[in-house]
Amino acid sequence: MDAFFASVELIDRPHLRGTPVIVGGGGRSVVLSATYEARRAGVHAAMPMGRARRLCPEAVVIQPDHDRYAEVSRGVMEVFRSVTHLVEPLSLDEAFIDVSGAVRRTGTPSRIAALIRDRIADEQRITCSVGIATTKFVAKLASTRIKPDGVLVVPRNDTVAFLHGLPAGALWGVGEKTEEALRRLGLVTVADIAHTPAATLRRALGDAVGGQLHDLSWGRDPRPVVPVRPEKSIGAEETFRTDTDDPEVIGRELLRLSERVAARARSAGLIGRTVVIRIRFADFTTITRSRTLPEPTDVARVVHTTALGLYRRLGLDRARLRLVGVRLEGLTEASSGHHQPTLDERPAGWREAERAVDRASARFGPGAVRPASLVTPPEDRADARPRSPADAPGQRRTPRSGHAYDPLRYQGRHPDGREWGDHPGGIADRLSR
DNA sequence: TCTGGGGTCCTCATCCTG
DNA sequence: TCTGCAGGATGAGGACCC
Repeated sequence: MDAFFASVELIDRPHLRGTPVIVGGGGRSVVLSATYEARRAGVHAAMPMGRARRLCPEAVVIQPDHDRYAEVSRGVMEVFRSVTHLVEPLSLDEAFIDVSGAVRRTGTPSRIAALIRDRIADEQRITCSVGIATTKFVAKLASTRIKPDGVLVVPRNDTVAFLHGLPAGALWGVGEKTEEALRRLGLVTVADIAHTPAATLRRALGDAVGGQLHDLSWGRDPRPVVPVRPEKSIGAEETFRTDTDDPEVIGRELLRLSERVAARARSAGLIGRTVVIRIRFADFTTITRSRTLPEPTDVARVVHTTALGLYRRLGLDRARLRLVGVRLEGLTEASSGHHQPTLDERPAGWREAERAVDRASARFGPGAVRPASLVTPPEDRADARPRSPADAPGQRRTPRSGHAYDPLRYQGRHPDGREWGDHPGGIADRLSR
């Protein structure tokens, strides 16, 4: 899709067509998408919002609506799958489609591209660009070259000529750092890379990257289109509105992220063995710490305890943090997990409590039941005006519920509006009732 | 000017085990 | 019992992608 998020926003705002529009959040966020009019002013994805606003002050800024993008994405993917089941989504707005088996039934690849573009324009009211080639990598490059709203066919015999005219940075896997390393070797175009011995590239860039770049520079890319790729990790991270050194705020954030990660794992039917925390300091340096558990889990309580342990082991002495993140790796199917019970284990523990919370959330909405330490009283919510400097976002806040940072307590909201607090042992039972 | 959030893959060091 | 070695697991960091 072309400028996907921005294009989706313009569906319901036709009066903004032809004008610069930027999709992005406030505060310390970055540009998620921008119309081509905004791009002409130098705005691009991943650019800090502050800078984007300065570059293009006349642009209309729209807050992202991910549910809406996911909905349009589903429609787009359905169009792809009506051609063939060999569709490999790369993100919400992009996919590889292996049409080799659909040619006899539907027509040439160009005909299929036209069909797809027409249907997406009709049904979703957005435009897209299509690259057609004999490998995934060249098809992707072709679609990028022809954006917006175009089709580019790179026949097999023209592949090398097409590639060799491109800058080195066009190759998949060549970012800022690798481009600089290549420049130091005097390699600035794909042709330069192609005519460098693979062994030289391997020495300079490592076995995997060096070998791959050499292959790609000659159009060799044996990767097939794989419709379903199993998830390798699930994570959540968030940047504080202002940097913080308050261990209580950080602990609560780790809890919130652990809850989110574990809930997603449970809903995907996955369990993970390695818990990774990510810490970004005020100066933007970033570290990770991880621990592999004796057995995989999807229990927020376990993820959080592990994450908190990793954080505490760092012994940060009031260092100011910009971001914290939690990730669960080494995922396997929950149904394949063999749990080793212990002699002192309770019949209903955290897993049951959290599954009950999942059911409550499904019934009464997300956040209907959550750890008491994460309950934000109305006057502390983001939409409330700060009453004093101490209430400023990102500063230490003690929930009014009276529970200082205590992940053991859960707090629920009864459908009639009453609130109650509880410990995990009773929560599953109470919710079941 | 001040840098998000979701991921994957690769490399290297270290430790453990047979 | 000790030593050397190979290979796997783990942990950390970095680069890259959308």
